[in-house]
Amino acid sequence: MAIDEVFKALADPSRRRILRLLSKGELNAGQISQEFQISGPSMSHHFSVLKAADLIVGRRDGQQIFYSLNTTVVQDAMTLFFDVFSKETIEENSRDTKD
Amino acid sequence: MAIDEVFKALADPSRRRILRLLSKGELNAGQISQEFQISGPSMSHHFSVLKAADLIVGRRDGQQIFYSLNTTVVQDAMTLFFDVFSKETIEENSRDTKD
DNA sequence: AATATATTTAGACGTTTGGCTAAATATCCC
DNA sequence: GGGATATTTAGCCAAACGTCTAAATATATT
Repeated sequence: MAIDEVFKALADPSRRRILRLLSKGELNAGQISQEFQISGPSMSHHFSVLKAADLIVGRRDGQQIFYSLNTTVVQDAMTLFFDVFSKETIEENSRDTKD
Repeated sequence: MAIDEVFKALADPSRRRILRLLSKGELNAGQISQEFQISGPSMSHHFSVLKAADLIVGRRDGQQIFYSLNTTVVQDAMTLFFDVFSKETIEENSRDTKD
């Protein structure tokens, strides 16, 4: 999993809201977009960022694409989050962010 | 606490590494900077972003400024993080990210 | 096959970000 | 006070970001 992409995905408030919406159950792109005053293409971009971070998955059903939380990765994301503040040296993390 | 600033602060890998360093105990600006191949002024900028998010606090001791984790806010940050994926509607969050 | 609907891709544009150097500020020590 | 050290502030620049519109793609309907 790409640490960096997870945190970047979470940096945008719209994307966090998308995640909260999806936490209640799967929704298609149009249903999600309705909740925002943002153009379809821009929403699509947000979906792709969340997909790149592996936080959501999409499945096509006819004309629509239904998105849902990738729950296993959400678990991992929480671990990552804790690691940011953890006293132990986490090799995986240290390596990723080494200069 | 400014939700948005916390997540933006965490979006940068160097800043996450600063937090991990500080999780082991307080350090002054110079000690932290030594760990990075980034100029002093750029490091100072990172400190100010972390301070703005209230994730760290600085105290002056002579010529040096010692930074440490703002542990209470770190707790809050974890809550925020969980809320991103929570099924319940969190009013505080929803308001912040409303379009 | 033609049309309508849902979504993504491509490309442009203004803003924000993270880096730099140079200069300013604060403290210490002689 | 004057010089050295630690850190921040100011201003610049290139790259990344979030948004948009227009065009492309995929599926459904007639």
